[in-house]
Amino acid sequence: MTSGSVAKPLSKTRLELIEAAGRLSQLVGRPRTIGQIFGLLYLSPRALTLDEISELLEISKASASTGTRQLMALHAIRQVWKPGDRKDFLEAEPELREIIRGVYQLFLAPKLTKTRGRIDLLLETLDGDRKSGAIDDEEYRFCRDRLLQMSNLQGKVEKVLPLAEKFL
Amino acid sequence: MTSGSVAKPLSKTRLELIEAAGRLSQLVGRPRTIGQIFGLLYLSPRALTLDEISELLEISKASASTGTRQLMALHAIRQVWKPGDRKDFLEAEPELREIIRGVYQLFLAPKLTKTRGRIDLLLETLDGDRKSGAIDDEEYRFCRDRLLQMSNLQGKVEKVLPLAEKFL
DNA sequence: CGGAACGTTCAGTTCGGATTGAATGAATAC
DNA sequence: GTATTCATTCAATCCGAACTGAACGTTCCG
Repeated sequence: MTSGSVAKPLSKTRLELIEAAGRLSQLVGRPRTIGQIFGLLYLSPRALTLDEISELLEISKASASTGTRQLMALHAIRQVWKPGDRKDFLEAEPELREIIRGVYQLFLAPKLTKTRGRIDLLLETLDGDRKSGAIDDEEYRFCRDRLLQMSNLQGKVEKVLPLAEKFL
Repeated sequence: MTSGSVAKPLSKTRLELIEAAGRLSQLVGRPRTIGQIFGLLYLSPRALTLDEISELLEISKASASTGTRQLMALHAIRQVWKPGDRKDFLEAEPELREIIRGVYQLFLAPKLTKTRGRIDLLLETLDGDRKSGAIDDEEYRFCRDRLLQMSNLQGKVEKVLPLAEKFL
């Protein structure tokens, strides 16, 4: 005899947080489901299985799978092994600070160093543009100035962000 | 005798920055055009008209219009009036710091205070859930703890962000 | 051996938001 | 007044990413 099990419905509080987390998620350009899954788990007293997530959120198991894997990549949720059970149980990382740290280290920081390299490359491209006569001297100086401004800001951001994280 | 004018093609440098800015824009969940327009203007020695933007970026004038208005709402670009010309001329805000300030004040800060209110509301909803018997005491305490954690982090973020901005 | 219970992957569909062309409005020139 | 030249708005279209169902691989159990 198998499932068909309709799990206990979610409390109003959890439903509202799920909705808010979903909106926040797509506000920053991520799929809504990601936020919903995290919201669900963050207010869940016990770790949940893929099937439970899929059922409670009314999304396909495929979505639940991809969503949870993305969240795990950010260390926002983790797997919990219950002895004698083959299912994966998932729970939210309780320390929100850790999640922020993870997002920074795994996502932001690499992006920032890449950006630095890209700006330097643009400065070289600019020299090429001048030598090839694609731009006159006035435009050269103007662009160079702006690119240096970008470089300057980029460096400061790279220094301030890890510092700011400390203060959370 | 009207346009059909094909403007001077963009230098490689500007093309690359436009592309990068576009990607950055949609990375944070905004339309690519927004970033492209700003990238174009930021490396433009002179202010450009809507038609020029539309032509150089190969997008419709409608897109250029909505895009520039969004950027103006963030104070990332501004209008420049040339006497004797009815067209709007647009130029990028040169101070990148100002743009960050604008994004924070006009966009992030309101969102943060709203979030604070929303968390407080969730705490009330949680009390309601308990009184209505929707959740047992264990779940109540668990959820309450997590919501307080959120509230705590939210407060710190609200304090750290303006501080971090100072250091740029 | 099956076979059941998992999680994952992949091709197809769906859906939301960006983009567009055409209509509209506003301002100027004649 | 009418005609032009702008920017904006709106409905319709388009596009890409999120989501889905089905097929798959794997592991465990009998």
